[in-house]
Amino acid sequence: MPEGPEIWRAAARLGEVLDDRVVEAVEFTQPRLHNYGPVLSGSRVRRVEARGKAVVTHFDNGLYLYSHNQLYGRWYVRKRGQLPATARTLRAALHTAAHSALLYSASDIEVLDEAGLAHHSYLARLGPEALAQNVHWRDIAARLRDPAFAGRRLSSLYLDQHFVAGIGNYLRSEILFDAGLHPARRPRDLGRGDLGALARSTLVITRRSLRTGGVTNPDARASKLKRQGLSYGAYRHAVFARAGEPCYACDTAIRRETMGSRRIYLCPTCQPEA
DNA sequence: TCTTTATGGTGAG
DNA sequence: TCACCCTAAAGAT
Repeated sequence: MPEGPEIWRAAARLGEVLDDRVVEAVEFTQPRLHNYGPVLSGSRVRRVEARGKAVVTHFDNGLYLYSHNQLYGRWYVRKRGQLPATARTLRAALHTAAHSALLYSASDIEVLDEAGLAHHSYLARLGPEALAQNVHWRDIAARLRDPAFAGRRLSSLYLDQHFVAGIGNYLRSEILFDAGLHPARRPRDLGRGDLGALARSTLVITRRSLRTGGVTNPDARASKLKRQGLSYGAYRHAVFARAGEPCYACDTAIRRETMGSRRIYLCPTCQPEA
């Protein structure tokens, strides 16, 4: 399940077994990709990279495997020849001497050359990576002040991969709650303090999710809720998917709304409209 | 068995 | 903003 943190974790796991290894066999199950199997077989993987919510695998023969999981794709890593117990549809398989990297369900798969990678419609549009080490919260603040973005609602900005790459629907809700900002607000109407808080929350929440495996609640709160016996699904987020439940900060019932054709969750007290 | 939802994305108007 | 694409799983009937 794929926002930036999930994709980065998947790419890191793939890198552990594919980086610098020869892929002895490569298979694609979609007829339009059949011919690429033999083309990639025998090449060596240079590295596996997450870009936004896509995974790009670099081969030493100048080709790249692009895959986007959308809502449903999933990578598995197994010992070579072993398959996960799943009813999903296998779409791509990369076999090294020791391991198999298996992509299920995803339909957005492409094999690209250098030029194809450089001009790819999704990749070319990505803004700065929220999870990249060299991105500072001041970079995000500058992005928020950019006239191209400053007039738009936060609800729209935080789903736009050109604004910041790697953020999706749960991070949108969690970041805006953490910053105490209503999703209908616009950067140009925010003061210096709010802008700074939002920029920091953008990186803090996204990076926390990467570190924890999807938990956006602060560590102390998450542990406390866990000790109370709540399941992973119930303790991981502050507002996302918690409609009707009490806000951890003020007890107000969390509200669920639809913005940009996606569900968004917010605390009407902690995130006032203006 | 049918319908809806989902942590995503595109293109037309 | 909306219709639509994609696949899997949950929910409704």
